[in-house]
Amino acid sequence: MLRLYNTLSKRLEPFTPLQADQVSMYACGPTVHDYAHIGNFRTFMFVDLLRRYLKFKGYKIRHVMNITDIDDKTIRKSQEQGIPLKEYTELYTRYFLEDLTTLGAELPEHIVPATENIPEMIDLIKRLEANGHTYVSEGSVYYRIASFAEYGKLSGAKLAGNVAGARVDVDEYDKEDARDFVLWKAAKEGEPFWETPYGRGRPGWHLECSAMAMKYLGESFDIHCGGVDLIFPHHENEIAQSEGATGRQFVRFWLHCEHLLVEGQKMSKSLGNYYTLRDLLKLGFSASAIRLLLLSVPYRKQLNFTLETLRGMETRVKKLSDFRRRLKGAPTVDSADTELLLAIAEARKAFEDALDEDLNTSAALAAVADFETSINRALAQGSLSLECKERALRLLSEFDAVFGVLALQSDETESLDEEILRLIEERTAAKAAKNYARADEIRRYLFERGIILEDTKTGVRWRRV
RNA sequence: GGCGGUGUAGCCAAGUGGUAAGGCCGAGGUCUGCAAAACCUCUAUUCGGCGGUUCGAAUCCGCCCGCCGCCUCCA
Repeated sequence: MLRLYNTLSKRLEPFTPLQADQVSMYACGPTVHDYAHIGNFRTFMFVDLLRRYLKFKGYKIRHVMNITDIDDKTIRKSQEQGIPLKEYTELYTRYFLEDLTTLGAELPEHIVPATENIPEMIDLIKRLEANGHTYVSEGSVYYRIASFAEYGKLSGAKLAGNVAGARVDVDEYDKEDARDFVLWKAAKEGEPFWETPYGRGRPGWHLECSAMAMKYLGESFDIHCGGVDLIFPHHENEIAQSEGATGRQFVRFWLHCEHLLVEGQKMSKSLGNYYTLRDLLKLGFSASAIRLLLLSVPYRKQLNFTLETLRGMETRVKKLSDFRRRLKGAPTVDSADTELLLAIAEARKAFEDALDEDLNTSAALAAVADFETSINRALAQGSLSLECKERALRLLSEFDAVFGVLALQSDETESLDEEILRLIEERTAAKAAKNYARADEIRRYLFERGIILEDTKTGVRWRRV
């Protein structure tokens, strides 16, 4: 039974979807003003793991992600660079989706830019207006949070006014209450705008998620996730907008991913610890190691990202990949091995139990490692039965259906060129003739060309460095 | 000022009352002509500090110290 921590109830709750076999989920996507950084990708990898695990549990998924392509940053940066807004945001949307794909994320069923759903947003404002939740000030439409009794139920934010010490948004003098938020922003000179019954303007940030989530998933749906920083005010405001319009529960499970730190510090450009995916790839790290690192710590814990750990993950991925290769090519014996069959079954149970408990990926990966050792032991003894081999391969692919790490590694069915094949044969012959000097010379030569030879009981094997 | 999280070996970390998972690094060994890979063994008497509760605490309580976050755009 899968249990998930619901920010709304602040408790672990057994997860069941509204529809027996299908999960509806919405995940807040990026604001496409720049390349996303690895902190962003931690959250997106968490969402990917969630959807993959829900599939593992047998559910079909209907998953929506928004693309915020109209806001202060996208407008400002596109203007600074003299590029039309749409062109600018389409470029960074493309980069973002490329990065997601590089990291092996399954793409959501619906990826929707905010600007393609303006009519839905206007309709939502109309419903809120009809229910008395809005007011107009200086050409903008605001949400009056005092009109929504349950405001604060997600974040625990109190309705009381500003507390001494809190930073105050000096720009918002035109609101009735400092915490009211804008639904529709009156157009400023030189900014993109839409013609609406509320005048020329553009949508407030929070509006798009409510409008688009309900458009694609209905007024009530199962899961909404994002980073912890979105709990307040973004998700709190989404609840106010959605439930204020429909009178129904908007989201059943709110899931929030903790932030990642780099070398124990908050990632920031001034500290020089700010990495995009592309920065790390340029440093020579693989997408699979980055993905594994981002998934290696349970999503509700802060993850301390270090390059040392990433190097370790690189080794880990190589070992796993090599393990798969050896397992696939392993010869089998006739005898049954009930003990190993039991170990395989236990590994699968440990894996599922770990993920059932609010997606404890650390514990799940420990189960994978234990499984790997059990099989390697049998492999080393040459005592793997056909049944064990088949079950082990099946389990390995189940593990990877969730973690998606090996899927990013080539299965290396590539072939070598003839000269190298000839050299390998020559070395085998030299070795048989006990001409070790020549054999080692060839091995060194191939190593310098990135090919490692391994002598095994069943003959020589090669692999890339 | 309000609210919240967290501190476990060189590094990343699981573990929320029953006597410290796992990974990476490191040391030794087995196998090998030598390697590589794999396997085996070792690597925190101890969980930020000090008190307390308990038969028993990394796990509960109190105080102190450190780090991170939300209250403003933010994954």
